[in-house]
Amino acid sequence: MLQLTKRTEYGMLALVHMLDRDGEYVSVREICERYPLPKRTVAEVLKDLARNGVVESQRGAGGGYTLARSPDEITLGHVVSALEGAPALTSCESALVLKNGGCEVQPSCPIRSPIHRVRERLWQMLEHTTLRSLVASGGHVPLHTAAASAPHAP
Amino acid sequence: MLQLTKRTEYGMLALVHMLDRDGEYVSVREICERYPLPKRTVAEVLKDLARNGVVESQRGAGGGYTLARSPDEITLGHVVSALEGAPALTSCESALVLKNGGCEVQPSCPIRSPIHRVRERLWQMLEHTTLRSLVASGGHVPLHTAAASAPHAP
DNA sequence: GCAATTAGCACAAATTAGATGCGCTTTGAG
DNA sequence: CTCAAAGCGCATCTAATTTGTGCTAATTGC
Ligand code: SF4
Ligand code: SF4
Repeated sequence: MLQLTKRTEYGMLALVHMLDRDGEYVSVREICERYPLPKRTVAEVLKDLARNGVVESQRGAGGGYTLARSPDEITLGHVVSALEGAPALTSCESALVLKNGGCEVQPSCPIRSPIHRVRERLWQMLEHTTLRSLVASGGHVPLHTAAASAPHAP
Repeated sequence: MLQLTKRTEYGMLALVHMLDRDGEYVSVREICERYPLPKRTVAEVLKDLARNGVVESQRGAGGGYTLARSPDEITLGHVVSALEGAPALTSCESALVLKNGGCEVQPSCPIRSPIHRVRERLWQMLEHTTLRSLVASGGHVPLHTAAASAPHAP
């Protein structure tokens, strides 16, 4: 299906929150207090992002995750790539099919190369969608502003 | 996942074959003789394409399917839309989630609107990829030429 | 009449994604 | 030094989605 996974969504939300908390380490708990997401799954997602160098982790009390790079350098492409693997529009581009001997049609496939080009462009779109451009273009209200109406403020 | 379904692939292959057989009715059997695809599933796919007006069907002996419109008017977008439903990058755009009460995050979602724009552009890409542009830009060898036992294009 | 071929609907099998269980390691606070 | 907060790793279970079949009916040309 032509749809992002929930994991990717969780990842983006987490990253946005980290951007709000500029530079500080934020815990999974904190993220899930802000957004109603399944804690454990978000934790798995963050781990994957850490493994892929999108975020940095700090263990122990007071630890958590923080952006490993500038919000201008982190792109939707990085997140998708880290959480779903490189996008492969056709089956023959996905590693899964290759293990099963590959596609039977491939030798005479008329759509393969053209669809590769489509994927190429899609990929470029994702790579050009930076984390900053996300928050900049949306109706996003930064944390402290929102927290003004919230009961607790550290 | 950011990937086209096999059904979409089957559909595109079938359409390309129909384009080759310009105007004639081609049966599912014939398509599966040309490409090694699961016959019954391809049949289901073609039925869906017919319901959505992408191809025309003719029942009975000598019947089959043929393009319902010009190859310039049939797009990847049509096929995807007919076989996978309109692409919904985020969960909140998909009808499935709406039935379950929608997304909890939505009221304060910072990524919703920006990602909608990404989907918009993706959708445009698909709509601008016509069937003709597919065969025109690939290394596709039309049917009769290939049947003339030419292992390589000149 | 008969064989070829699509239509319709349901269902089982396979694959993928989502969510948890559980124990271990690290680290700052007290 | 102790302890609670956090992350790490891996296995596993469940739910959702996709893919492939079964079966029967309706058409159509010869
Ligand atoms: S070779 Fe063609 S048919 Fe086979 S997976 Fe690739 S695109 Fe699809
Ligand atoms: S509202 Fe935000 S979090 Fe919820 S589904 Fe839409 S994009 Fe994802």
